[in-house]
Parts: sequence; structure tokens; C-alpha cells
Amino acid sequence: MGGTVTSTPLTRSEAKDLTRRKLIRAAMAILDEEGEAGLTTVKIARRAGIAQSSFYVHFKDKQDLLRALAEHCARQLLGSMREARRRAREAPSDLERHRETFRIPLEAISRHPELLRIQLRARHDPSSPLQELATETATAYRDHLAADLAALGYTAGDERSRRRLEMVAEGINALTNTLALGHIEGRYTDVEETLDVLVAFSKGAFRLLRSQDEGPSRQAPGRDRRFPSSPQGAE
Amino acid sequence: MGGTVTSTPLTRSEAKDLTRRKLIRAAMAILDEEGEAGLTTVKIARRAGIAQSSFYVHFKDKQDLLRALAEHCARQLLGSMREARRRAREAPSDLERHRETFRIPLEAISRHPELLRIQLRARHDPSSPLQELATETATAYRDHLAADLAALGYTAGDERSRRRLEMVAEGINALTNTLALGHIEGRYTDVEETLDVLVAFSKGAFRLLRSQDEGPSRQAPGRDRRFPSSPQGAE
DNA sequence: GATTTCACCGATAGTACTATCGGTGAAAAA
DNA sequence: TTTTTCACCGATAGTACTATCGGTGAAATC
Repeated sequence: MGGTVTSTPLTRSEAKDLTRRKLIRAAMAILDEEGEAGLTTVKIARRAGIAQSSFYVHFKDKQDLLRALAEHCARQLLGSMREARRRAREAPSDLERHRETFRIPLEAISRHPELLRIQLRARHDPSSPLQELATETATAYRDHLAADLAALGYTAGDERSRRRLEMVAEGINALTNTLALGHIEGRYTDVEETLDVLVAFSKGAFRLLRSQDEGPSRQAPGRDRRFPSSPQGAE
Repeated sequence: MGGTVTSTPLTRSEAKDLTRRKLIRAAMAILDEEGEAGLTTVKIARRAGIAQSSFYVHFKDKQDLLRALAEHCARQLLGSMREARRRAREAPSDLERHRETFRIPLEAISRHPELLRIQLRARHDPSSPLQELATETATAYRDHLAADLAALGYTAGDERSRRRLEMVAEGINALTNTLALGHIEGRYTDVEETLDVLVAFSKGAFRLLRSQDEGPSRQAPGRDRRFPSSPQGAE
């Protein structure tokens, strides 16, 4: 990453570190292309250019590699999150800042779409060793956005408005992810158009947040506000 | 399903059909609880109460079961989609209709959350035999919603407004799924509150759709509107 | 130059799962 | 009643993957 182009003669520890990184990269690629079912030590090692058994020189077991991979992803995601916050602060006008808040994660996702894909997949997969990381990341993003919104004046006073803020933040993240994937898949090629849609959606939500203290929900408060739990009998 | 409570003496073909359904149910439950990695013929058979080898009396192989399971899910999803359309038409006022359009899928998801979970998981998993079904389902939902919106007057004239409509429909679906999951996971217990948020988001998007013919996008049309493709060099 | 270290190799034991096979008893057909 | 059918059983061959082990040569150390 540092840009130092070291020529071929490497020390032993440098070479080892390089192989380790190759293994993580290979695992990421396979995870992205074939999913976790396709992730075997045989394929990882072959792709990294070493023998299958040599895999265990670098990692205790497969689980150990996934832990390292999760850390790697977390570092990268945290980095782009910090960058987003920093760059959004630099925007001149309020309107531009609002738009930038969407552009930056969109750019970040476009740069490394495999991170989002792997995260979305692991998010709902109980058999995935990455599920915990995926959930944590999603929560972190949501809270980060909610905090930003709170700082912008959409203050969370009572419990209800706090929950609304959370819902809006989660919704905005879902929208960003979905449209970013559409962009990556080539369906929505125009970034500015995508930003238009994101901004439009969020404006509606902000209007709700601003009106939070003015009146109660549209429904009478007396009735049951939960769906009954699954009756389990349907065919 | 039909309500006929047949007492214990079953014909041979009835008994076989029952076992087959038990196998599909067992597979669904395991898929939901443990993901595809945990889905083995051993577990499916044990859960259905038969020997592992008897699995092959009902299905040619595991793939065959997954095909049957996909059909089963597709039928159920299609059914709830039709129900949603029908019930939304019955709503008295426009405002109520708008709100109902969100309530019905939310109810449907709450009734069978495992369907959504399995779909979301398979959607981004290249190793999943259910990926195709999941993608088709997502597309069908999006187009269904887009058509409803078009019928409501958000007409798709030119190519650009058609694409916007598609983006909005996809966004609304993503929002519905995300908030529905939040509801299932117990974070957003109040259905009416969830509907408030969904309606607020969509109002913002509708405002955009209505203004589609009035002016161009906020950005100058000359510059590059796509992100460069991933440089692959980042660490 | 001699010795030690160790990243990598090939071979293989162990494990978990898929799918097949012959046998069995009760329902269905004769 | 006799015969046939077949849904289910236990046992097991075949397959794919994980993880270990002893060996090797070049880098590192002496």
C-alpha cells in the first residue's frame, strides 16, 4: 500500500507476509465469485500459488483465515467511513454536503463492490463465520448516520423520535446499498441520477423527522400495533 | 391447507405426499436456522422423522429438493403478491390505499419471515441453487410495484423517467424489506410507526417522480457520470 | 564455511456428506 | 387368500475436504 516498489529480492519474513496477503486476497476473490460454499483450502492455496498444506503455515485453520479476513474488511470499511465523514465536512453548501453524504459511500462501494456483496451475503447467513462482523458493520453504519443526522439538528429528544431517527438511518443505508448494487450491476449507470433518487427519498424522511414533535401517529393508540406471531399452520 | 382433518388412516399415496411435505418443511426450517451450509440430507431426514436413505424415495438428489422448495416458495410469494394487489384496491381513500400498499407486504413478511431471510441470503450467494429464484423474485416485485406506480399516474414517458421509476420501486422494496426485518427482529415493534417512516420516504420519492419533466438533473451533463472501474491496487 | 531455521512441498489419515443397494413388512391388487 | 407393489430401513461405497506429518532446500545466523 505504501507505494514502495521493492524489487524481487525479499527477506524471508517479507516473502511470508506477501504469501499471507496473497492468501487473504485469494479468499476474498473466491468468496466474491463462488460464495462461502466454494471457499476451500484447496482453492485458496491454488489461487495463491502454494501447496494446500502450506496454507497451515500461515493460518491455524480455515476459521483463523476468516477471522483475519474479517479484520481486513473491517479496517477497510472503517477507513472509508472516516474518509466519508471528513470529505462531507469539506462540502461548501448545505445542499452540496447533503449530496456528498450519498456520493461518498457510493464511490466507496463502487471501488470495492466485493466488500458489500460479501457483507450482504453473510448478514443473513447463520452458518457464516462472518455474520457477526456483518451485523456489527451494519449497526455501526446505521449509528454513524444517525449520529450525523442528530448533529444536523434532527435531535432525538424522546424515545419515539430516537427510534424514528434509527429507522430512517437504517432505511437510508438500505437504499444506498441497493442503488449502489444496481449501479455496479450496470442497471443505473448515471451516478448523478442515482444521487437524485437518494436525495429525494431522504428529503421525505427528513420532513417526517422535522415534524416529529407536532403531532401523534395517524392511528388511534388503543389498538394492537403488532402483527400476531406466525401461526405456523399455513400451507 | 384445505381444512379437512383426515384422521390417522391414510392411503399409501397420501402418506407419501405427507412425508414429502415434511421433508420440504424440514429443509425450510434448517435453511432458515442454519443456512445452506447446514442443509444436509442427514439433518433433513432426521427432522422429517425418516431414514437418511429414504430421502431418495422422494427426491432424485438434494438439488431436486431445492428445486421443489423454490417452487413452493415462489407459489407462496406469488400468492401474497396477488393478495396485496387485491386488498390495496379495496382501500377507501387514496391516503389509506397508499398506507395499505405498505402494510400488506409487511404483514406478509411477518407471517413468513423465513421466506424473506432465505431470499435475501440466496440473492447474493453465487453458490446457492436458489440464487436465480431469488433474483427473479426481486425483479418481479420491483416491476410489480413500478407498474402500480405507473398506473397511479407516475407515468414513465421517456427513458429517463422510466429508469427513475424503476429505481424508486427498487428502493421502496429495499426499505420495506429492511424495516420488516427490523420489525421481526424486535427492534421496531410498532407497525404504525414503521408505516409512517415508509410513507414518509416514499412521499419524497414521489415528489421527485412528479417533477420529472420540469427540469434536468442538478449536474452539468458534460462530465463523466460514472465512477472509474475498480483499480484493484488498494490494500 | 558450517549450522540452524523455516517456508514450502507431497503424502495421507481422519471426517462428513451424498447416493446406492438389497432387504422388509404392510398396504394394494389379484 | 395369495401375490405384487413400494415406502421405508440399515449398511456401505464413493467423494470432497480438513488438517497433520516428515522431508527439503534456501535464507539466516553463527
